Amino acid sequence: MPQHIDRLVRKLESIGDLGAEDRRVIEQLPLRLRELPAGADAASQGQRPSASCLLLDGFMHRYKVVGNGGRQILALHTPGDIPDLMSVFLPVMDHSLAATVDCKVAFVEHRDIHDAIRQSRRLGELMWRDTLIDGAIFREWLTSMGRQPAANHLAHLICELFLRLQAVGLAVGNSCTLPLTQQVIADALGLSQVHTDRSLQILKARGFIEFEQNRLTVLDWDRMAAFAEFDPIYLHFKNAAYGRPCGRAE
Amino acid sequence: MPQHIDRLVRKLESIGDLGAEDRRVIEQLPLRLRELPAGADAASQGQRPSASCLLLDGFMHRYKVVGNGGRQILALHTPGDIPDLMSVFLPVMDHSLAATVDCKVAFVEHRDIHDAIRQSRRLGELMWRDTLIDGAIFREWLTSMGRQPAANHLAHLICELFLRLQAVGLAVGNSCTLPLTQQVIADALGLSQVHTDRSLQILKARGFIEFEQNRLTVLDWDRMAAFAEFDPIYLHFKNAAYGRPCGRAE
DNA sequence: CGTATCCTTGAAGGACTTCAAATGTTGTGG
DNA sequence: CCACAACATTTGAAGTCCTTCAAGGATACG
Repeated sequence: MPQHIDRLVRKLESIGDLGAEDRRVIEQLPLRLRELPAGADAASQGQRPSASCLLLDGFMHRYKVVGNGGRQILALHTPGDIPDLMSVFLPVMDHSLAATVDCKVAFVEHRDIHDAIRQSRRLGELMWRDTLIDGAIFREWLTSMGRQPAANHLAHLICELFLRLQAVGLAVGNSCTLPLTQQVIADALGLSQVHTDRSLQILKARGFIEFEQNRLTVLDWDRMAAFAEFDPIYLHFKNAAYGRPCGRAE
Repeated sequence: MPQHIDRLVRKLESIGDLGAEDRRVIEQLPLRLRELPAGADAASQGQRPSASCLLLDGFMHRYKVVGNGGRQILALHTPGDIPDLMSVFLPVMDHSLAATVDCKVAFVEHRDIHDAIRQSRRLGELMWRDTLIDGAIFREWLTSMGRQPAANHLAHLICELFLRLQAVGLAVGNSCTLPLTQQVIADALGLSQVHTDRSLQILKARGFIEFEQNRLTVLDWDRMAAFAEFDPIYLHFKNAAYGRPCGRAE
């Protein structure tokens, strides 16, 4: 199997089942490989892209900009994701997609995605399911943003990112690479960078996490998940084996 | 055409095209008609419903409850919507669906929806598109919630609801029935009821709206839309004719 | 080694919450 | 048609969480 497609297959298999035939259809998708420098847009609000973007390596985010210059980050994406899959059926982008750090991506023409869906009903349904999970994550973010204090909301985001990275094999034991600045996290949480810093300090002081040099280590999953009121049901993983990456810190 | 299905057809035609054949498939969907009293759940978090709920008359909302007893409303639904369409491919409900006021609904078995999608590719794609627009609305709410002050956020919600009601023929001129209490609006905005009241007063004082006895009248769409930074692109209507229901108040 | 970026800290101010009570509205039975 | 109960809205006042502004300290990179 081509190395590039491996993460996509792994991602899809974390949320549903693929047959040999479906995998073959995926492997035959024509890809346009690209490198995106940090900060570059892969798609911009108002555009009508003819292709979607498969993230192979790095982190991406989707965002909107508001009148006063503020930025709201809507989603954070990990390798294996197709962040703008929705543009296959929603041709006009209502937000932008950007590389959070230097990224490797592959563009897939909408035409080819249509063909793939036509060849494999199951693959089409799995892609639909993927976009539905995308929506489920928005709902969870809305809830945390509307009804949770900053530190709990931050803890919730960290729980989610850790599980999603684990699902595609990017978490080793209780730690993972997480190259997000406080400003990026702040824009995802709807907070200021200053308050994000203070919230991070709370999580560190409580012994939930270490987070330095872009490396996140979860020291006490259970207490952090309780603090965040984190329930992974909304990620709709195929097997609920995820959700307990490590025990208490000794 | 059966009266019940009319609003669904109208809703779908506001976001895409239906052929005669697609309409026939819709009309033949077996429906279980029900009346739901205000406050009743049509589906609850954790459940695995075997049917989805088509709203025929009234208002519904989707929500999550958090630990301290707070409620976050994730979406407000108008007649013609299938609020839990996603449960066709996400079998476990990650949130609850309830009647905001007394409602008429029709339950449609997932099995029958699957059959309909198999009979009409176009209908399947339109339903996928509908769930994608559902997600687009979450993104917009996330942005307003994270980066807009309360009054602007409230104005944004009112703009959205008015256009969506207009799209299914439930707004006459510049006014519509909107039977939402301040508590419901507050839970949708992530605010307290008290602050929601004060924000409503701002919109009234500025001459943007009247809102009394469950009747909303838009007095100055242009200034309110500007205040809210409202751009209807995210609703992905088929024709962009919507978005200007009335001129300035004289 | 200097520059740019990111993180940390303090202090003042603002937006929103909570609590509590008064006022208004709706529906129901006498 | 009035009285009453239940519910919804309005108002005031005190307190909290978060923001903004501003400056200093780290860390990375050419």
